[in-house]
Amino acid sequence: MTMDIPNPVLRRLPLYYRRLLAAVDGGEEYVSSEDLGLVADVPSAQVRKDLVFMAEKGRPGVGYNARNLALRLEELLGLGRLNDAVLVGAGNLGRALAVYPGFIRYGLRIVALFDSHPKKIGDVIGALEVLPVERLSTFIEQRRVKIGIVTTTASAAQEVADLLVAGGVKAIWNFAPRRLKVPKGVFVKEVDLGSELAVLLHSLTRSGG
Amino acid sequence: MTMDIPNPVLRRLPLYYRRLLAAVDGGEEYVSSEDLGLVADVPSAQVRKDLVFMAEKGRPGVGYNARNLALRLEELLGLGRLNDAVLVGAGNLGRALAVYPGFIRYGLRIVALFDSHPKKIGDVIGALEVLPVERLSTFIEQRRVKIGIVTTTASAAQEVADLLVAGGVKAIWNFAPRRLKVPKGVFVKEVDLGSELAVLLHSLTRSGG
DNA sequence: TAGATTGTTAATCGATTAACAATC
DNA sequence: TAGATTGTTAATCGATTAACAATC
Repeated sequence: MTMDIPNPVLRRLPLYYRRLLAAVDGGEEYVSSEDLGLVADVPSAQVRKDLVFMAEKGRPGVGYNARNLALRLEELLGLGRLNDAVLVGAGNLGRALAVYPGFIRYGLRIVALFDSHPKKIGDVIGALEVLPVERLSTFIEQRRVKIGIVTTTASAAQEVADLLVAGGVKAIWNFAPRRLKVPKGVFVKEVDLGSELAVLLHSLTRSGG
Repeated sequence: MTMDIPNPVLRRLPLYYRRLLAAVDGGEEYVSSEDLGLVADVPSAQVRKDLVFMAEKGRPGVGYNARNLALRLEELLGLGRLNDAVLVGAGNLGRALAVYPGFIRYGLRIVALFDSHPKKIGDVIGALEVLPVERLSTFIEQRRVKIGIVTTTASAAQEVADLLVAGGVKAIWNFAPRRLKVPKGVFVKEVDLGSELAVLLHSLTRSGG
């Protein structure tokens, strides 16, 4: 039923959403595709195409109703209900993500932390205690958790992914520098800081750094 | 002189690089484009196209010399020398990135931390003390720092970016949920966790979550 | 009405994939 | 030689941009 939305579009929608919230806050009733394009660095035509996926129509000569379009986006992006996630790997990055306040706003709630290192078990991070990774599969099965966040070392990542999949997780957000192998039907979103950094550093070598 | 490399290619190169290091470690002398493709989820033809940008040629029937290709990638990605960066915003994410050991490996060294919050000034994170943001511009000017990492709140991000640009920074890695406006000649790499998350959550609503 | 902005079609751009002769 | 894998060309795919009649 839900139309299939291309990834590039999906990634722009939260940017539009933020702009719309600001508009509502600022008392602007309508926002144009031109304005929305500014926050995503795309021309207005791209914005209008992106919004074809939305039920909300714009008004020619006026723009899009900020409040209504924001509500539609909340629906589509699933920001209404909180999606539970577990995080595995209570290192520095894991701790940072565990207490990151932004996630709640985007519909993600981390409900448990796991680590394999005995020294870390029992640590309290934010409101959560670090649990032993042995309890991972049982936990996500019982709580029907569908999202796993991997912030382990590269060497532990695949093993953890297997445990997540075994427990029934359907989407994995992988911050470890290693591609994960998962069965079909499980989605993996890789965030590879090394790849991002490569783009950044290369920009320097070209512009006379 | 350096050929202009498309971003998608640039992002795959670190993945190939990691695979090559593993090969060298494991005593494999040659690696095929097929093998390299596995780590980046692309067919072998894509890998061979990507490697056109490299000086290193493969041997038909054999593959690429792992050690040599790794060296070429180090050159191209600038992993040999360390690129100095400052980080602004000593919140949770900032602290995590400040002590993240992976950066050194990819050629990035964070040489100073800044924050505007008086309570945080003087905190020691890793080996670095948090400095007042008032000293940011002078610092990067004197040290000729070309890279800035922004992990502030959305509301402070643009102001910080302006300071970075004023001090002479040429590349900004932005983790704040707001697009930055910078003059031409300054490169911004946005890492928007909200956008990433949108893709992840949408995968769930489609596959029967 | 006049001015602004939409929704949509057509044109452009760039990246990915397939195929295969050349080469080790 | 036979088998494997390269470098490269051609075909495909998908996303972006431009243009404009329709609409408020």
